[in-house]
This record gives sequence, structure tokens and C-alpha cells, in this order.
Amino acid sequence: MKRTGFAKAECPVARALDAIGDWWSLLIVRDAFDGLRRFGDFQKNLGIAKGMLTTRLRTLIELGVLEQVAASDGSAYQEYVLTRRGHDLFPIVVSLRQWGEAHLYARGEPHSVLLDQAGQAVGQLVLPSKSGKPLGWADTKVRKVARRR
Amino acid sequence: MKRTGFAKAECPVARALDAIGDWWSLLIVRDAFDGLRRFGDFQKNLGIAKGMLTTRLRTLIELGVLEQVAASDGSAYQEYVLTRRGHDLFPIVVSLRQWGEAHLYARGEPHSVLLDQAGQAVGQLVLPSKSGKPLGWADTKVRKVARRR
DNA sequence: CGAACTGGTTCTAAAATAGGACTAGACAGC
DNA sequence: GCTGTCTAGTCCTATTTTAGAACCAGTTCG
Repeated sequence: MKRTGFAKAECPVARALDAIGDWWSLLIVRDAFDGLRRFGDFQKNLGIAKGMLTTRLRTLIELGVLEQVAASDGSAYQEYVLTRRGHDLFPIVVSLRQWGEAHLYARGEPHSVLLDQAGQAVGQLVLPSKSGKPLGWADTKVRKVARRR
Repeated sequence: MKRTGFAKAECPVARALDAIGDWWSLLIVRDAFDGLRRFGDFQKNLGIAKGMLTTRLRTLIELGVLEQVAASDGSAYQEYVLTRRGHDLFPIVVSLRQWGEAHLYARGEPHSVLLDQAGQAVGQLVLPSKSGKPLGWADTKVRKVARRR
């Protein structure tokens, strides 16, 4: 049956998953962060079926995560680049990366790492509190409903 | 056709998505963070088909994200609780929440918010650098392959 | 001009999903 | 200690999604 949607869910986590929580969308975004811009580049790098890629790119454009611009090399083709909203997905990609690095590799197994411009490995994402002390799961709670400013 | 898997991908983002990047798994984890423990509670709260929930719980247990324990109320039933590995998913859930809050709600539309124990709204996740200045997308790069310690 | 590249669309088979019907064991009331 | 309800599933089917290959129209290269 048709996959259940959460587009109108009250919970922001559910809405985010409805928008970009499928197998391909975040990998396309990851590649876009890595500098890929062309249809063919995404298709080759991901090994995704072209039809899949077409529908995913369309959805991401509708969401305002990507936009289509004229190719930077002067050819008649188009490129797909991240919007502001797309760049805001950075923490999601990083958190997935850090969890994957920590829990999904056997010892000795090669994997990629995230570095800063100086070549230093970056630290863990932290959720800051007023006091500056990082917050963990047990330090937070959800207030069910609020009005958006 | 059979969904393509990324379990053996070199990229940690791909592996993480392979493990928990489907529509339901992270919502189950979110509910577990909210304190839900019983099969029926997950099933009612999510509106998920029981068969779906069964397979998802099994996968999460195989991954070591959840574990089954004897019910806390003394009954003969079982409960599902987050492991250490499951708790480490907190930044992923929070980053999804924050992106959803920022981009997926119309003005005036009710939504839930994340608070600390004092009832203060929490800040944005940050990726700290050595200097303490938060890192953004343009400040990082990926080194392709490394050996795990 | 013809060949190859780019960026798709269309088709099919297999697999995943949603949802309902069914069930076995636990537990509560009487 | 019998009966009815609750819990936690399993099983089945219709529909949707996916992967992959074949096809195709413009664009660029030689």
C-alpha cells in the first residue's frame, strides 16, 4: 500500500523524515556537500537508477533543498546546487556520519573521516545549554505544542 | 527489486542510513527517547502496522539499538529499551527535529519544541573546532580512507 | 556530418508496505 | 477455574515503490 506520510504530523522529527528520510535523498545531499552538481555525477557516484534520481531530485527541488542553475562550465546543461535550506541539513549529515563512524565499522576497517580546514579531525556535535554545558538525552524534554513566532 | 543496501559502503553516512534510515526506525527511536517501552505503546502512538513494527523492532535489536528486557511492572511481558548505541542516536534525532522546526512549519502552525530541564528552549547543535568556534559546511572536508584505531 | 555524451522517460519484475484477519498466552473479575 | 479481554504478535493480500534495463532527444566533440 501507499507509504504513510507524516507531512502534516505535529512532530518536527516526523515531518523531517517525511521530507528527506528515505534511502537516497540524504546521500544526494551528502554528495552535494562534497561538491557534486551534475545529474550524471550523482548517478555515477551513487549507482542509483536514473529514474530514481530524477524523482528524488525533483522532490528535493520542490522542498527547496536543491535548486537548478545553469551549468558553471558554460554548456547548455543544468546543475543542481544546495540552497540555504539544503545547507541547513549539514548537522543531520554530520550526526549520521558520526554515529556511523562510532558504531558501524569493525576495528581495522577503513572508513572516511571528517576534518577541518587545518586537517584536524573534528569533534562531536554538541547541544549547548545556557550554561555552556552540553546537554544529553536525559537533560531535555519535549513540550507538546507551541505557536510559531 | 530488492532495495540496494549500503551496509558495506565506505562512507559512514551511507552505512548509518542503511541501518536506521527508513521511515519508521527513527520514529520508534524518538518514541523510545520519549519514554515508550511497550509494543502496544509504539503501535498505538505511531499508527504503524503490527507486522511493520515487529520487523523494525527486530532489526533495531539486531543492530544493538534496542534491547528486550522484562517488563518493569512485574508482568510477564517484555519491554524494548534503548541501549548505549541507541542513546547515541540522540544527535540525529535532534538535528532532524531542529531542521524540521526551522523549515517545515508555516507561521502560526502549532509544533512541539525541545526544552532543557529548566524549561528553557535549547540552542542549535554545533560542531566545535579546536578553537571553540563552531564549524559550518564550508569549514570541513572528508578524508577518504583511514584505519580505525 | 556522424559519434558519443548528457539527461532524462518508459517499461517490467521483484520487493516493501499497509492494513485487516487471525491467534496464543497472560491477566482480571467473579 | 471459567470467561472475557488485553498483549503481542503472525499471516495474508492488494497496492505501491524500487531497481534496472531499454529507449530517446538534444548537445557537444572530432
